[in-house]
Parts: sequence; structure tokens; C-alpha cells
Amino acid sequence: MRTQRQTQIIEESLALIAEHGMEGLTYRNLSERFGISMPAFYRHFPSKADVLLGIMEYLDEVSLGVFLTAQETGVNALDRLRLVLMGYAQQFSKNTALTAVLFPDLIGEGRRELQDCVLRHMDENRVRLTDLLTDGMAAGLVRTDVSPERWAFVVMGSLRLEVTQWRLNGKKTDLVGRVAFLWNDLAKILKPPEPQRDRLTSH
Amino acid sequence: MRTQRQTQIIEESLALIAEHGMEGLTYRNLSERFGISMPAFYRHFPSKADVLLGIMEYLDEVSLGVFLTAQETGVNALDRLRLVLMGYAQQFSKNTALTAVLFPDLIGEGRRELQDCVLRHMDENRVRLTDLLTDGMAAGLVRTDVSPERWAFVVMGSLRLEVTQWRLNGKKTDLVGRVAFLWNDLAKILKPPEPQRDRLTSH
Amino acid sequence: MRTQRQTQIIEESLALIAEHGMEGLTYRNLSERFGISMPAFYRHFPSKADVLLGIMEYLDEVSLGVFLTAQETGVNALDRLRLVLMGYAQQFSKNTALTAVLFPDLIGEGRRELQDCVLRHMDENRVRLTDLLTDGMAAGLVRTDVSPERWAFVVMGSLRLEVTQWRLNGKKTDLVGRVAFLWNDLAKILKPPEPQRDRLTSH
Amino acid sequence: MRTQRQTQIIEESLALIAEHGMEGLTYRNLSERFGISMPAFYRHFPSKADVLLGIMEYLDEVSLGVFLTAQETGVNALDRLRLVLMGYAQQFSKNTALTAVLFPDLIGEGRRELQDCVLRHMDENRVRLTDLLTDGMAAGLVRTDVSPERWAFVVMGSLRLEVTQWRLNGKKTDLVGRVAFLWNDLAKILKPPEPQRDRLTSH
DNA sequence: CATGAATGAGGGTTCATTCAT
DNA sequence: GATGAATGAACCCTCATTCAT
Repeated sequence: MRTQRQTQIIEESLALIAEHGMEGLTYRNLSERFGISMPAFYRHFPSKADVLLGIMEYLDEVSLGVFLTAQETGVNALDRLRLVLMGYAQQFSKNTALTAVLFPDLIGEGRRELQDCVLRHMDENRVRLTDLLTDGMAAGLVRTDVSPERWAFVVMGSLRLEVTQWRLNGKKTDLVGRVAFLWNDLAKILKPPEPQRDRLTSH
Repeated sequence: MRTQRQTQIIEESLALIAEHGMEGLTYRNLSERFGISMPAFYRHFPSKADVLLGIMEYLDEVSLGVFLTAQETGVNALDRLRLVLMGYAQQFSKNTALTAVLFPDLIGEGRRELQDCVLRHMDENRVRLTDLLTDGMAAGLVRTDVSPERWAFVVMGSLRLEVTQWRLNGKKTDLVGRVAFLWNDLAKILKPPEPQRDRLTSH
Repeated sequence: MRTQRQTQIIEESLALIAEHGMEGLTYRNLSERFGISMPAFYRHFPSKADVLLGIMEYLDEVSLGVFLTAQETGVNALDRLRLVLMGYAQQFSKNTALTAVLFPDLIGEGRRELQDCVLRHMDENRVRLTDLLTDGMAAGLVRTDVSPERWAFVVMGSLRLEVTQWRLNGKKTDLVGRVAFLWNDLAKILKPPEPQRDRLTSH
Repeated sequence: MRTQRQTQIIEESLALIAEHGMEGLTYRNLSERFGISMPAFYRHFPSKADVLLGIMEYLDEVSLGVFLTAQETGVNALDRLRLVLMGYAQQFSKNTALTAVLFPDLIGEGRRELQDCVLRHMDENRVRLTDLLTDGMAAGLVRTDVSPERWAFVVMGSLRLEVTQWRLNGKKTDLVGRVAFLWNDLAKILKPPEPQRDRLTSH
């Protein structure tokens, strides 16, 4: 588990990363924000690598939360997927720092020790997405001529790029709206073509 | 123009970034690779910011090259798009460092001064892709119920994620093959549904 | 306020400046004298500019001290002026580095940010001298056909040059003695001409 | 003798010193101003110390020129002294960099090797002034109860401080005017008291 | 003969970390 | 148990100078 202070540190770290990139995450910056001395952080995390690890865990939980929330609605797979995307967008809008959820690779950049953790995190997210899409296929809501793994890829890739652009443009636009539009198009793309049966029977 | 030495430095810088992330790009690392002293680099680039700028220009040229090569074949828009993706994949396979072409945002991270340059670069790439897809639509090769801008987004997003995964997995797999598969699926997705007219008139 | 360490650093900095000029004030030199590492100084002064600022304040205090000491004697203005000059000389003899008190302009040289501070310091010193001379005039001890501002100028100019010469000659001579002689002459110059009374009574 | 190029370099060096202090005199800055490469300067001066030496000689000549010009007028000693001060002021007004003439000590600061040269230069100037004042005394134009050496000191000290203040205040005021005022007061101070004759004849 | 390239020494500064207190 | 002080390593960068070409 995490102490309250550890959580605070992680959240502030994410904020620093969001504001100044990975290079902005320094003990000095943290201590300024907390008004605590630098060595004090070693009481909560034995080293900076552990802070990063804590961040990864934290992000994992956020991501899981988004999926679970969508899951609990009990709607169909495609709607759950929509809820996931919109859930992310809402989280990011409320707290910009959380965009890191989608980019664990950037946090592990250059740090060999975190590589495993990053891969695990990305895999988990990928699996969750893939499961959703597999379900969608089973329910006839998603085209089956493309593998669910690929769909997961396309969806996640689009979302990541959308968020990246949003950040580069200074986060001035309405992310939730943008993702809603994205979903609108993704839904068209995912949807299977009109079943032939319908038209035949209509005669 | 660029001197030979400037080009060498840029290419070695890209290699360092590919291997150790942006934090790996230091004068110390460069000087070790070149076997020359650190101050020597200031003869070629007045500051590190200028190295980064040089990198951005270089990447721009690489990207442009890939598009032009595809353009010159004179094949249809969809095939040109394929050639672009495959062209990237081949470049990246030959020289891993060039993956940066797709991620100018990572190079500009945290460096306010480069932000403009990054945005311009990404815009240019986006426009090139969008033009290709607009052409594809005009030729009836691409679904028109989704805007070309969105298609460009989906394609670029997928490619970026594919490359990211490839790098995270240690570049051990065959990137060209992976991108070929990606294209295979993207082609299905992009292709317009069977024309309704045929079936209707057949009755 | 100043910590003990800050005061030590300021004093050692002044010593370095006195020995090797402004270019002698480097973190390397400081760290050699203190036997601590270079980054350690950043615990006490956030940047070198702040060291210089600290020096300026310190010098201000020294200068003020000399004036106050003279003031407290309660003797007449001319004698107070003498005490100021002699006070300076004694301070400088004890601690050569303190000659900087008279030359704040050299410390601010080329550092735009310190310019204001330098001007303020020099103004304060000028005002103190001028006040003294105005008092002297009021008491009939100083010629009134020259403005007190000018007298302050002449006195300070002479003192500065005397100290400069002393330093250039290797500080081998007796500064207190030299300033005593200087004062001897300045006193003659400042003194108003023989009172008219003489002439009147001679009739 | 000096080549034309050497003279140019010296003059530009003085300009750099005037603008940015001694730290502004670098080969880089010089080469930028001349549009020549840095090693090119070694053709004209074997080392930076030699540039400084050249500067000292140059300043000596300027100073000598001012004195000779005053000498050639053939007016009395006091007027010649006035011409010297005004001559300096005019030179400095035309070319700010020449103020260095009065401050050879600043150029030699911290450079052991130049110390001798600096002392010689200052001595020469002092002697020229002293001679002038000795003449003035002989002609009954200058008070004799203060040694000519001291007078030279007072005059030079005042002038140096005047110029220093002018520079610190951004050289915005009219230096010639200021020195004229200074001379006005110095003339009063130098002048011997009302001739005794008056009193004697009154009997 | 002028220059491009390079260099060793040194500049100020930041970072993650340790340790006595 | 939190902090002030310190540190080694590394950062980007500038300087005077040299030397092959």
C-alpha cells in the first residue's frame, strides 16, 4: 500500500512531469512544492527510481479505474469502449498530469530498470482494450475481418496521438469534445458493414 | 547548408537519443563517440539548442524524402500511402535512430524554444498524409464517410504506436514485416464498402 | 540576516578580489580556501550574483560603521571627517580586502544587474561625506566658496587614488601614515582663509 | 612602431573594454568586430598579454599628446593644467573608450606581468602633472603650502572620480561641461590666498 | 598567409544522494 | 525523525591558444 504522503508525492511528481517534462521531476522542484527539505523525500521513497515505480503503479490504478467504471455500467462492449475513451478524456481534462496514463513509455525512457514495468503496464492496457473488442466482435458490433489486437492498436494509437496533439497545442481546446469526435469516427470504422441479410429480406 | 561534420553530429545525436533517450544527448557522450573534446562541438553548433534544431531539420528532410520517393512512383494514392509506411519502416530498420522522424514531439519536450519547430514539423507530415488520403478518396479508394484528416490521424497514430512497441521490445522483431501487416489491416479499414449500386441494380 | 557561513564566504571573496582582482573570485578558488566542494556554496548563495550582492551589503555595513564610529565621538565636523579617513585607513591596514569599500564600482563592473546597487552604495557614501562637509561649513571650519558636494568629491577622489597607489605598490608602505599626511594637506585646503579680523584689528 | 592593423586592434580592444569591462576583451569579440578569424590576431600580437601591453603604450601616447598640446600653447602653468583637463574631457567625449587613459590600473588588474608597465604609466602621468604644478607654484599661481605632488594627486583623484561617476551614470551627461565645473572649483582651491601685499600696503 | 578544427583548463550550475546532528 | 551541509558526477559553455592545411 501507499501512505498518504507517498500518494501526494506521486501526484505532485506527475504534475511536474506534465508541466516541464521528465527533466522537471527533480527533488529540488518537489521540495519547493511541498515546502519540505530534499532529504525528507528519502523517508517516503528510498530513491528516485522508486518514485518512478510508484508513479507507474499509480497510473496503472487510474487506468484500471477507468476500465472498471465502464465495465460496471453493464452496457454493450462498444459502448463500454466509448466510455473508456470518454473516461480517459474526462480524467485528463480534470487533471492534465494524468495523460501520463497513456504514455508510460515516456516515463521509463532511458531507465533500463523501469523497462519491465513499462511493458507490463502497456500490455495490461492493451489486453483490456483487446478484450473489449473481442467482446464487441462476439456481439456483432465490430468488424471481424480485422483482429481485435489490431483494433486495440488502432484505437489506442489514435487516442495517444489525439492527446499528444492536445498537449502540444497548449491544452487550450476541449479534450472531451475532441475525443467525442474521435470516437464518432472510430465507431464508424469499427462497425461491421450492413448485413447482407437485411437487404435481401427487405424484398 | 550543412557541413559534413554537422551531419555527422546530427546523426550521432540521433543515435544517442535512440539509445538512451533525450537525456543521453550530452556533449560528453558525443565527444566520446567522436573521440574529440567537448568544446570542439561548439565550432559546429553554437549551442546545444542548435544541435536540436539541426536534428529537426534533418528529420524533416528524411520524412520529405520518404514521401517524395513514394510520389515519384506514380502509382495510385493508396499504393503511395503504402509506400510511405513501408518506406518509413525500411528507413527505421536500416537506422533505428531515424524513428525520431515520427516523434519530433519527444525531441522538443520541455524546450519551449523548439515548440514552434516541432509543431511545424508535425503539421507538415500531417498535411502530406492528409493530401494522400484526399487523393485516395477522390479516386474512390478510400471511404469518404470519415474525413481525410481523421484518416491521417488514425494512420499516423497506428504507425507511431507500432514503432513505439517495436522499440520497447528491443527492436528484435522485423519492423518491415510488422508494418506490412499493419498496412494490410489499415487497407481493409480504409477501403470503401462494396458499392451498393451493383447489388441493387442486379435485382 | 547573514549566516556565519555566508559571512565567511563574503570575507573570503573579498580577500580573493583583493589578491587577484574580480577574475579571482571563482567558485574554484573559494572551494580551495574553504576546503569544501564547489556545489557546497550553492547552499549558502543561490548564485554568484548573490555572492556579489552579499559583498555589496557587507561593504555598506563596513562603511556605515566607519562613519558611525566617527559620529559617536561628538567632536567637530572637521575632526569627524579626519576620523572617517583614518578609520578607513585603519580598517584597510588590518584587512586589505576591505579597500573594496571605496571601490564598489569595480565589483559591479560589467554586471548590469549590480549597477543599481553600486550606484546606491556610492551615493550613500557621497551623501555621508557631503553632510559632514556641510556641517563643517556651518561651523566655519570649511571654505564656503566651494560647494560641499565638490569637497566630498575631492576628498573621496584623493582617498581613492591614495589607496589605489598603495595597492599598486604592493601595500608595503604604511597606509595609516599616508592617509594621515593626506589629511594634513586636505585640512589645509579645506580650511577657510585667515579670518578678516586679523586685518581689521591690524589697523 | 605599430602597424596599422595593430592600432586598429588596440582601438577596438579599448572599445570592448569600455562597453563590457575587461571581461569583454576576448578574441571572440574582437574577431566578430573585425570579421577576421581568431587565430589571425596572433599574427599581429603573439598573445593577449601583448595586446594589453600595446594598449598601455597607446594610452601613454594619448596622454602624452594631451600634455604636449597644452604645452604648445605657451600659456601659463595654470592655464596649461586647465587645458590638460579639458583636453582629456574632450578626448573622452569623442571616444569613450579613451577614459582608460586615466585608469591603467584597471587594465593591469590581476595580471602580474603588466604591473610594472602600469606603475610606469601612472608615474609618468603623475610627473607630468607635478611638473605643471611646480611651474604654477614658481609663477605664484598655486598655493605653496601644499606640495606639488599632493596637488597632482588631488587633481588626478578628482578627475578620475568625475569620470568614474560619468561612466556609472551611463555617460548621458556632458563630460566637458562637468570637467569645466570641476576645474572651476579646483582653480579656486589651487589659487594662493589674497596676496599679502594688500595688507602690507594698507599700513 | 589566413583559416577551420581542435584542445586543456576552467567557468557557473544542477542533480541525486548521504550523513551528522 | 526532519534538516542543513556537503559531495561527486555531470551539465552546458567560454577562453586563450595551437596547428595542420
